[in-house]
Amino acid sequence: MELKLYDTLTREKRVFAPIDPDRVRMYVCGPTVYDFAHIGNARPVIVFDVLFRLLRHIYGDEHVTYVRNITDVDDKINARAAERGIPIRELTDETYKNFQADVAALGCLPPTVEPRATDYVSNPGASVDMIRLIERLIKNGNAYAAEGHVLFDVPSMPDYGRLSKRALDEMIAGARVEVAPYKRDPQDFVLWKPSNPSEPGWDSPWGRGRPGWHIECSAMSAALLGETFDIHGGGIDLVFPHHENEIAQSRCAFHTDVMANYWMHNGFLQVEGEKMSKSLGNFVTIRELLTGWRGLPWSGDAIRFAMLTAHYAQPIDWTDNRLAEAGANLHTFHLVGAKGLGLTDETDLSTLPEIAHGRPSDRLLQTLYDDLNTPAAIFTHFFSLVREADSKSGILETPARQLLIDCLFMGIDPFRFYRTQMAAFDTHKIQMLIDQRTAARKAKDFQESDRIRDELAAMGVVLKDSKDGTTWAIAR
RNA sequence: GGCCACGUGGCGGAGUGGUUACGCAGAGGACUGCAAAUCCUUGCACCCCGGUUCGAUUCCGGGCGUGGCCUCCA
Repeated sequence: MELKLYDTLTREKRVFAPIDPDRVRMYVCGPTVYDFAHIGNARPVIVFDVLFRLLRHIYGDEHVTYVRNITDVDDKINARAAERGIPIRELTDETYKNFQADVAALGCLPPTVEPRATDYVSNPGASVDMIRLIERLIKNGNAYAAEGHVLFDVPSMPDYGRLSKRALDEMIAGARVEVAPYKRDPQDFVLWKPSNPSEPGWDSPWGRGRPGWHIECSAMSAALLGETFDIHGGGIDLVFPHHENEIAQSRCAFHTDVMANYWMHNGFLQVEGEKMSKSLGNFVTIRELLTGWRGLPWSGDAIRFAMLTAHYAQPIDWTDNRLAEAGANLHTFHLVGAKGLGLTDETDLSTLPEIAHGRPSDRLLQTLYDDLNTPAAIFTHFFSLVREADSKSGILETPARQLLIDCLFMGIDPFRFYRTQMAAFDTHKIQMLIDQRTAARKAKDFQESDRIRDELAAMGVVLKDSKDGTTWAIAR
């Protein structure tokens, strides 16, 4: 079995081979920390977490370095801090902490390193920082200083545009690039720009200023992973200009042929068929989903499950229906696991080593090795285990155990789903109502028993009557 | 206009050169006081036109359609 990944640069699915077989290096563009992360931000975090887990399985936990940066210098941040009347650092610290808590709830492992951009503007302890990188680019003839700015000289790089397959002249035709008087060429982009006294700034050879929008990733990836590394990931919207410019900066600074060997991009997310935007009122944050969305808090496992039912490179339409289906399916998986292994509903799977550290099935690995085919893993593989587990004599232990192992391997925990989702329910009150309904039914007061059933339904509870009594479940 | 991706049953979404994935919804039945609950059964598909082939939903070409990017958005 070989891991194959689609590479945006070469437009082909290739067998993955790390440059250094002993150390796999991956860099993924992280959040700009000025507000709660939305569900679109969650996608790359979840997708590359699955890849991180898979790489750790193949190469060993200690042999994979995953860097996800934190952008904590940005004009949006400055504006938001001013708006709220708080120091920039307070805003970025608070937002960063919220982000970490949110993605942890989504079952994402912390990356190996989460560097902050402000720590790498000037960093004598690192092999390279932004200011030194810009100096190299000027020295190499790929950048020039003008009016307190430093700009990357795009025409100085003959094969600029390979990632997004844009020829230089085509982009000029686009003509929507900002035309500043200090630019030699309209498509030159900013590496450094001056700051006024109210803006954050660092001393540099070009005066007090702050870095441009792309240089941080070139500096931090080089400092933490090296001049050339294995995988660079992010959202597809970053292909141009962000990643194109990163490539230009890094390759010209270090005189390398490639910046990363595999460029992976997740598709865009829409909400209920429309582009997510604040003006359309369909903006969904991770925090809102976790704390209460349409009257019900959602487990991070359900959100993660829903996200992985689409292939990472495909566009995904984020709908309430998709989330509800994910919840219903996790409910099934929980039931199969609990019955098959004789576990109580509230069992913490992380305390069961044979589950938490069990061997993922070859079928799951084979599916994920094919460019992270998570929808096939869920719809084909997981459900086939559910069917295997379902026998006339009850739920079979072996496939039920494998289902839980394989779910956990993908960072999805049906039991954690059950626990966190169940926390939203007042179980005592529900049981009391069920008892009242049972009594009413015995007394043939069906009007009352139906009223209670409706009341429970309004709470998101469905009843299951059987000869042995009534149980309940989370409504779909 | 340029670049890219994608078009599978009511919806979501895999997969395959010839043998109905799966989930939800729908239909029928069982159970039930009744049920939206539970259980069983079940109907429904591969955008269009060419080509390659014994045979294409699957490969190739063209067309049409949808979406994304080209604006410091993941």
